Amino acid sequence: MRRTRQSSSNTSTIISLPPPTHCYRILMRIPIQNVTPECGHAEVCGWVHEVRDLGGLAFMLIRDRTGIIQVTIPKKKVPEAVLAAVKAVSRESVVRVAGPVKAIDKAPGGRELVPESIEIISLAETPLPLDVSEKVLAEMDTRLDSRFLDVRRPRVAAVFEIRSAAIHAINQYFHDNGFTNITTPKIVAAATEGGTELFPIAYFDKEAFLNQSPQLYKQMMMSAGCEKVYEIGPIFRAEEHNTTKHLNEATSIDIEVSFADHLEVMRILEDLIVKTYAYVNTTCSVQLANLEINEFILPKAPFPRLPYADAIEIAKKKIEEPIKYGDDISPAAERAIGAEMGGHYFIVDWPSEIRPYYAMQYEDDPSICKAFDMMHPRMELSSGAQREHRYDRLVQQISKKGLNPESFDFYLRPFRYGMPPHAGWGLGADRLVMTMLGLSNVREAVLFPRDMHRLVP
RNA sequence: GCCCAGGUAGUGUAGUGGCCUAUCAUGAUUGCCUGUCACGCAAUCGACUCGGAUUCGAAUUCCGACCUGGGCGCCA
Repeated sequence: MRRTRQSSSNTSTIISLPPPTHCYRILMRIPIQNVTPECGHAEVCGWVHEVRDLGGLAFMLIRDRTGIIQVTIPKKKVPEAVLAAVKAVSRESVVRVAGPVKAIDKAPGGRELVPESIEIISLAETPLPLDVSEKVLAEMDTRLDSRFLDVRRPRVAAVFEIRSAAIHAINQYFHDNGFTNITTPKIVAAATEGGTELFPIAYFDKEAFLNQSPQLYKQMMMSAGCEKVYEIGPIFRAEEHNTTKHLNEATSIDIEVSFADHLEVMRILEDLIVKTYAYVNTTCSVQLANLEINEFILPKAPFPRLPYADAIEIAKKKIEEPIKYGDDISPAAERAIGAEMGGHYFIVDWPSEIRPYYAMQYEDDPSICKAFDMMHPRMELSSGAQREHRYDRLVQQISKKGLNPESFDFYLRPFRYGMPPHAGWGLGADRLVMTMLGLSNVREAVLFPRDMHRLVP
C-alpha cells in the first residue's frame, strides 16, 4: 500500500490531479491477481466467496474479477473490529480488506493476507438465490433470474470476456480493412424482407416496428458511396420459436461491400472467423481454461464450398426424413451435413426460389443464385449474397416472388440513382460465441436473453 | 403454433396411492474446533406451483390453469 500511495502522489504531482477524494481509495485498491508477497501490504476489494471458521483460525476467500485471495484470520492476533466483521459478514457481501501479504506455501496461490481491517461495504442477504461457489449447480432459468449473481461465477464471466474479445477482434478487423462502421435505425416503418415477423411498437401516432435486419440500410450506404460498411447491432424477430439457438433479440454482425461479388465477401467472412478465433486463442487463455476448454480448435481457411444440390444429396443419404431439391435444410439435415463436413463450410448456389428477392441470380442459370450460408457443423452462422443492383431486374424479381413492387418503393429508391454492384452478409454474434465455446444453449452467450417467455431482467 | 418431458426447502434432487411427521446434498442459524482449501463435527431451520375432481386416504391418479426444459415448425 505504501508503494501504491507513493506512486499515486507522484502521479498527481506530475499531472496535477484534483485533490483525491474517494478516487484516492480506488487508486489504492489492487486487483487480486496482482497481490503477491512482494506487495508487502495490500488493500483488496471484492466479494466474500467463502468463510471457513476453524475456531482459533478463520479463512475468508475474497474474489474479484481477476482472482481469489485467501484472507487468514488468526483470531488472537487481529483487532476486535476484524473479528466482529468476520462474524457479521455473509457470503457474496462486498468487502474491503487491508493488511500485510505473506508468502505461505499452504495457502492457495502461495500467499495470504492477514487483515488489519475489514470493512463490510455491502452486506449480502441470506440465503442467496443461487450458489456462486458452484457446489450445487442451478438451472438456466434460475440463473437468468439472478444473472448478476450467475455472472460472478468465473466460468460464466469467461464467456462474456471472450465475447468481448471476439467483438473487439471483429471491430479491429473491419477497421484495419477500411470498413466504415455505421449505425442504422432500429425503429423502422416497414419490413426490409419478407418472411420473418416483426414486433410492432407504438411510435407517437404512427405504426412502427423493431428492425429485423439492417439489410436495407446497408444497401443504401452502397448507393451513398461508402463502399465498405459494417455494423454490429441488435436485430429483432417476432417468431414464436422455442429452441436453444433462436432469440427474439439477437446481435448481428453485418457487412456490405461495393464492387464485390458473393465470392469476395465469402473470403472476407472466412478470414474474419479465422482471425477472431486466433485472437481469442492468444488473448483469452485464462478464460478458456475457466471454461475447461483444453483444445481450442482453430478453423482453417478456405472453408469448403458445398453447392446446395450436393448438400441435399448428403442429407438424403444420412437422414430418414424425406428431403428433395428445393427444400429448406432442416435442423436434422443441417446436423447430418455438418457431421460430414466436420468444420466450418459454405453452402452455395441456392435455388433462387428459396432465397429472398434481392439475391442475384446466375446469368447462365437463373434457377440458382449467388447466395450462401456459412455453417458451423452444429448450425447456420451467417447468410449472405451478391445483391441484385439493377433496378429493372430487382423489380422483376420482387414481382416473381408474388410481392408488390409498389410497396417496396422506399427500398427501391436508392437503386434508381446509381447503385454499384455489391454483396454482403449477416453473421449471428451470439451463435458465433455459442459455437466457438461449445455452449449448449445460445442463452449462455447472451447476458440478458429475450425469448418468448423472458422479458425480465 | 404443434409434440414430448417436467414443476418437491434458497439451490439441485429422491419419492408413482397408506411405510411421508417427505430422502439426500448444498445452504441458513447456533455452538465446538489454529492451516482450511467442496474444512470437519453437533444441533436447529427450511418445500410438495395453483384451482377443481376421484378416493376411507393424493406429492403420487384425473381435469383445467400457470410456469419451465427439450424437439419440431417457422426463422437466422
